[in-house]
Amino acid sequence: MKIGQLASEADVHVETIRYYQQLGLMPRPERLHGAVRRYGEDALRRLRFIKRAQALGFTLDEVKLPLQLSIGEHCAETRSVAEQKKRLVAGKIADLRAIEAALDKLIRACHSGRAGRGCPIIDSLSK
Amino acid sequence: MKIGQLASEADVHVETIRYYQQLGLMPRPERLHGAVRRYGEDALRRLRFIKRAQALGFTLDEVKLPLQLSIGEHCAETRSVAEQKKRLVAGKIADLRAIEAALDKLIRACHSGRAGRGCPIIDSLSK
DNA sequence: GTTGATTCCGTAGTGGACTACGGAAATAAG
DNA sequence: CTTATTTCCGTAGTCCACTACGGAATCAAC
Repeated sequence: MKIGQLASEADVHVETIRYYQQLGLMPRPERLHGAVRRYGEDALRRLRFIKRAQALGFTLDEVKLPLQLSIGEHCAETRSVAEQKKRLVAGKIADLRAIEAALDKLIRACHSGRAGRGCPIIDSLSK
Repeated sequence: MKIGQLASEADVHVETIRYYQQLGLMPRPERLHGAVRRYGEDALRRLRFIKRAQALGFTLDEVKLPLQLSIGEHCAETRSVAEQKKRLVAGKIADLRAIEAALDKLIRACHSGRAGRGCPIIDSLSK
């Protein structure tokens, strides 16, 4: 696989892979007799791992750790990070729920708004 | 009120107010006979409005609009933005729920993990 | 009137994850 | 063999909302 194919298989841009190589997240395989670099299935798995972890709210820095440690070791550490992330996600959900409720109130206020005076949305946010 | 007091009343840093002035979000009152600029209650209300709107997920650019239009007008526009934001927030909540579930699965997999083979977290993210 | 805090203002830096640019070499298609 | 696409690589720019820096003027306290 060349980098372009790897990228499209994992649904990322070529530049993203290069960027990950810079960060040490992705390997930069040797190029045999001055040719183009070739990537295998393991590179694809690695790339997908990064993307999945990222979708779960891990930063690239956080993904780095389990990738650098020999795979399979340090599972406990990884798990504790996952647990920590879960709490963080739960917190974000709570925040967003509050925001949703506030927006709802705003929108309802506006529907029942009497004309003439200020916009109830602006009013209620200024108090 | 001088800028420092304004800042502490609204619980923001002085630099933030200056930054908002640069963006045209906050006024920069005249300074009378070469003195320090003074701010009134309206400035405080405006600042609070910005902060509240921001907490509801509006970008500074989005707050700009209702502030530039004479307050009280264009309520319908503001409301439609609010409704749009609400949909966005609902979407984010759904995403986070999915993430939460995935993290849960990961953590459970790890608790019941049989040793020897790869870490179930890494395994399940690589597939 | 001197010390020390605050204000003023512009410009530059931060973080996180890219995205863009540009020129040279390698490869693929016709 | 020529043309067009890819790859390679480093460096620089983007976005958003700040945050930091630095030097001069102004103000408050003693």
